[in-house]
Amino acid sequence: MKASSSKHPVTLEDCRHRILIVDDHPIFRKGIAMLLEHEHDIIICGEAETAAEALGLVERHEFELVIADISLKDINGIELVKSLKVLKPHLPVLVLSMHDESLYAERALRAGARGYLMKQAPPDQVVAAIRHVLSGELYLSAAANLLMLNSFVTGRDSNSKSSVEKLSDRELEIFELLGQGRGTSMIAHDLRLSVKTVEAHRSHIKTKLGIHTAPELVRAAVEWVTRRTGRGD
Amino acid sequence: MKASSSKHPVTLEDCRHRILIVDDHPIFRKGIAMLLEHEHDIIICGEAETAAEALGLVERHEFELVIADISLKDINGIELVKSLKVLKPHLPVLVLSMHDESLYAERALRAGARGYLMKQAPPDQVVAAIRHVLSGELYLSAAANLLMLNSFVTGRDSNSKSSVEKLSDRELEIFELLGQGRGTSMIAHDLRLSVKTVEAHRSHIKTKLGIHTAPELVRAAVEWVTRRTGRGD
DNA sequence: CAGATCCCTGAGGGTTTCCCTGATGCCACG
DNA sequence: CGTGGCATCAGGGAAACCCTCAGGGATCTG
Repeated sequence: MKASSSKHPVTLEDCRHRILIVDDHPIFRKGIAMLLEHEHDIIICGEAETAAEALGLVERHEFELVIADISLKDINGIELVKSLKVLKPHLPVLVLSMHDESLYAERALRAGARGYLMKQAPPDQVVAAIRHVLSGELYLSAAANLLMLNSFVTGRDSNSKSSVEKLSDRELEIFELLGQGRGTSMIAHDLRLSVKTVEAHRSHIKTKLGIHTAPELVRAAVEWVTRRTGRGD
Repeated sequence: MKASSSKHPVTLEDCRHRILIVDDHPIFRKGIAMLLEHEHDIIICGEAETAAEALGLVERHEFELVIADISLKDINGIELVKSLKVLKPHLPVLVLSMHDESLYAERALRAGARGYLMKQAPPDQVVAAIRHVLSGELYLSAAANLLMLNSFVTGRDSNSKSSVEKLSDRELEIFELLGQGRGTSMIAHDLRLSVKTVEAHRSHIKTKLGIHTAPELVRAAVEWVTRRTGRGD
């Protein structure tokens, strides 16, 4: 719970767009700050490392935009977007993720985000995205745009790409935790769910992925996670 | 020391520590830059998105420190460290990764890095790490330090990750099957053993590997198997 | 608008696995 | 001959697994 301060002057905020950054990497938050240093009509007046922290800040202060990462410590960034939508339906959220667009862009928008951008994006694109979202527009990177169009053309969201994409948000979240070696009761505790619910999700995941046994499920999850975060070993 | 005849446009570099940043996230590079903005004896005079780019820059210019990420587009950051060691054996490298220390810290140091730090680390720790490495010292985060000590204490020369080698033949056999997603009863059937025996072996494996839960065991097994079969490291 | 479908959340209850505590031979080492 | 690691199992209580079912909510569809 860090205060909404830093070295930023918080006095003249009336005329500036107030932004909250949610990311568990301090250096990355610094990067965003530097990016917006010379945008004098924009001010970063809040930083949060976890979703819980972010929700607390949003409750107590007024922001015009939230920039959120997908990978947070406590809960999934997608879930954070949903929670924010409940708390402040009109507060726009720009999702910045280091992951590929293909998996999370659509989920983020469905959850209520107003934009999706990869962290690999060049700085001017990031600024552009922020301005777009601030002005009420939607922002998607070129790649994400293409994907959206594709899923419009081909049919509904039922694109059968890697079959992991058939998982619902909740299922994917649990799948990731499984891949990190978390047990059922651990996951239930993390997500504040009943063990029974987690079991049900596991069962659904197995069905969707065509897996028949528990160890196979864990194996699939571990391999998926290491492949996604790996990118090298 | 090579000849200092580089025709660099920067004028005041003689008295400052010249740093090269290698990371495929522009915003993250900005973050580092902002972090060092007020460290007047340090100057960032190079940025690279890929390992190839970084090697090119190192060949053409003189740096006193390279800050490198693990996850790059073209090759692994560890490989970059090795290549840098060949090119400039005395150029220190600080590895900054978003991954847990346990996975890469040891590999990074083995490859010749002079420090390892997670991106989650607070800014002052990052600055401290940079200064340590610049002054010729090694820098490890507390967690990484602990891991190193552990691997010194437990296994002498062989790395602690290969404490898999402490497993007996039978245990290793079962460990491999676990890594293929086989369940306890399946393994018992495969090996024509009692389920109880397999359970005993599992228990012993957990003890030897310092693992406390069943899902963690499966995860370790899966990762070990995929690493063995994936590429011979 | 009514129905269908999916998602999220859980309960009930039977089966399996997990995990700890032994216990039995076997074999090697000092 | 004792000690200790290895491989093989049993018992039993706790936990996880797995299937079925079900209500409430959101979304799509005719």
